[in-house]
Amino acid sequence: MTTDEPRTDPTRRAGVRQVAERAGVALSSVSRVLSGHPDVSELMRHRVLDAVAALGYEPDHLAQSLRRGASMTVGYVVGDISNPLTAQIALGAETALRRAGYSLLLVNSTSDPDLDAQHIRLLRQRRTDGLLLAMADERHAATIAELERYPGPCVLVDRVCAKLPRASGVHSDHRAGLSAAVEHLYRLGHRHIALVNGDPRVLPARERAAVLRRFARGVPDLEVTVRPGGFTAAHGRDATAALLAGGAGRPTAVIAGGNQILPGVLAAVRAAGLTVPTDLSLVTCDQVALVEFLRPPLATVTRDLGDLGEVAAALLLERLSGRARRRVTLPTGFRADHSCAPPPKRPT
Amino acid sequence: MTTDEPRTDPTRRAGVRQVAERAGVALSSVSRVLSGHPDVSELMRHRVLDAVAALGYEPDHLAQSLRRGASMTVGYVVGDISNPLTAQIALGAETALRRAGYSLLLVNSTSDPDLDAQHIRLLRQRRTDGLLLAMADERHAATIAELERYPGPCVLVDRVCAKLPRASGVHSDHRAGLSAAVEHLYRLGHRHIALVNGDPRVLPARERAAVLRRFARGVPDLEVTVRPGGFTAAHGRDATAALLAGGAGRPTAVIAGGNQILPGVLAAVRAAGLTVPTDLSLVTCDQVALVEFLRPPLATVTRDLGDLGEVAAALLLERLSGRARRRVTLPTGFRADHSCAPPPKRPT
DNA sequence: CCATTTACCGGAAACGATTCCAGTAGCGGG
DNA sequence: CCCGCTACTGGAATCGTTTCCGGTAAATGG
Repeated sequence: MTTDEPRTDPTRRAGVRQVAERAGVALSSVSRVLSGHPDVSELMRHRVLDAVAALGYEPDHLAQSLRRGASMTVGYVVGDISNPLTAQIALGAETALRRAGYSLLLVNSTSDPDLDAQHIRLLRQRRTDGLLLAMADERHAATIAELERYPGPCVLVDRVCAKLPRASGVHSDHRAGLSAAVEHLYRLGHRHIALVNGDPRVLPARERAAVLRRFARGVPDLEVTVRPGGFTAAHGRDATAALLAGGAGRPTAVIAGGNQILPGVLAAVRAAGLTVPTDLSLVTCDQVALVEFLRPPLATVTRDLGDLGEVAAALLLERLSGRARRRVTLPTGFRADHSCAPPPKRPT
Repeated sequence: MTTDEPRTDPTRRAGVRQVAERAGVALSSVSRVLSGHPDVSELMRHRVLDAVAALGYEPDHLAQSLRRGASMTVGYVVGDISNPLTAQIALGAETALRRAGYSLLLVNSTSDPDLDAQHIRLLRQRRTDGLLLAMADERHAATIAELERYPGPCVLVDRVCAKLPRASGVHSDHRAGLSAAVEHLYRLGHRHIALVNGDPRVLPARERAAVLRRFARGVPDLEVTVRPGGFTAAHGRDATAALLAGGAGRPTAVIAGGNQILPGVLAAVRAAGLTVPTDLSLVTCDQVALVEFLRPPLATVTRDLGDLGEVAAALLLERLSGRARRRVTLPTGFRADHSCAPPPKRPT
């Protein structure tokens, strides 16, 4: 027979209070048992645990967070989660963080720097313990300001920002892979290579542009064209169309500077009625589903995005456990394929 | 030097307490001003707002959640966020939810039903106000049990579960699009159509299989084969290889039952040395990047995944604002393309 | 001029946990 | 016999808010 408890609302879930009452001990003892404090007798442990089981007690994570001053939550600010690249990074990060007991609060900025800043502020108010960040503009003043006010550690993923010396960071070695690609094209005989690039406000685009420019300086007979713009199919299409309309001066090889840009490039190439690689060589950045089934299969600058996410999570966890900030660079590679061939003979 | 003044630690961020102190008013008044309570004089409003501005006060979302009993957070349990389909849904949902003031807690189950259940429990402890759920197995007992214990509203996305009458749901009308595809193939002359299907523990796979079986029953001279398995490229490859090895009895058209399966199907077709559509017609489910640039471009069962996410969010918001649960079905379409052609003549 | 409303404000009790601080009891040692 | 030590336990403060409740003063009405 259960003792009739005076005002124990059974619809409401049990708290430490109810557990204590039922076990006939103090609240503090319940808490001690549950948190594994050494000062508990075997008898106490059993009484409490029994009551916990009987009531189906579950701790309230919110109250714990408030009291302990740690929410066991990290924010992930991302430009566009629907981008498979971003999503792969997110997977790696979420898995690693969850393993360490953290949950991931995801916010999407639609690549709008102002939204980035707003989101950082939101995540501060939500008391996230740390931040993973792939901002849309590494130099955006409001974003940097909010980041400086953010009290917890922060990891930039595939981004760098000199004004944030406090932040850890992980990024791919974009130069290595793309350099290999350009070299490959040069060896095949290409003397005019174009890069349909993304937005230079972020690291990957700047690094890729830098590679082309460095080659242009170092190799006198190589002409390069860089077309910066947004990481969008529309930009890919328009920029490529413009390049291909260049008549005799047009490039013989085009590099798509990102998976979002690639479909646009392909569309423009198709619209121009050119065949790859006979009329034009093609390279893309970042392995994405189906790239290897295009005809011809596309040469690709590759990297492991799951790694990127995992390392980002690891760096954040390091800082959360008091260790120092770090910067990590991950390798990239280049997979040559049938989309690259010697350039067509120029009509002299 | 012991001052019994209330210790005002300047390193610590200001709370309502500090604001009240500085403005020379009571805590309750600060709260009233900030929450727009009618009982505030103009003078009070200004004094408080000035103090807020001076101290840079920001409310603590955690404490608010605890006190108000609403965390303004919803959980999203997902099999694999790195799947672009899932990611697109997530984008739609996050955008709609954020507009309504909610944040999204993302958890990944790697399509493991047990993890699904664990995650639901975690999200309950974290006091999320509601749940978006695309479970790995609609009939998994532990998952259903946890879901029944979950106190808030819940929306199944692209899933159904008869045992959960409380849940809202949104799913695509998978039958419509796939029926159109099968009809198209039949009209072209195909009499043996195979579906390399996903895991029948979830709605989309079951619906797709149902379409094939219904046709088989209704159209006597049509043979169908369904190969269920995981939503993986490996299954796509193996199942397709087995089908194509079937000699004279092999299907003349293959449908890839999901974007994850497609690369495997393509690999097997390529390995078998067959050309599409001369030797084999191909259809895939779900528009995904680059599908239209395959050679030949793939006929596709289409749907709008952003919509799916947005509607899921809308259904959840409805329930959160006290309205009744609802089930919504979204349309699918079929885009015929060059990957479908009449079957090769059979050697008689 | 008194009664009643109106408009506003402050105090204190929640929300559900953790943790510090005393206090009690048992026990061995000097 | 008393002291100090160990092993444990209960009470109360605290985290940062919201909200109920009672109270005061001015304004209104008759």
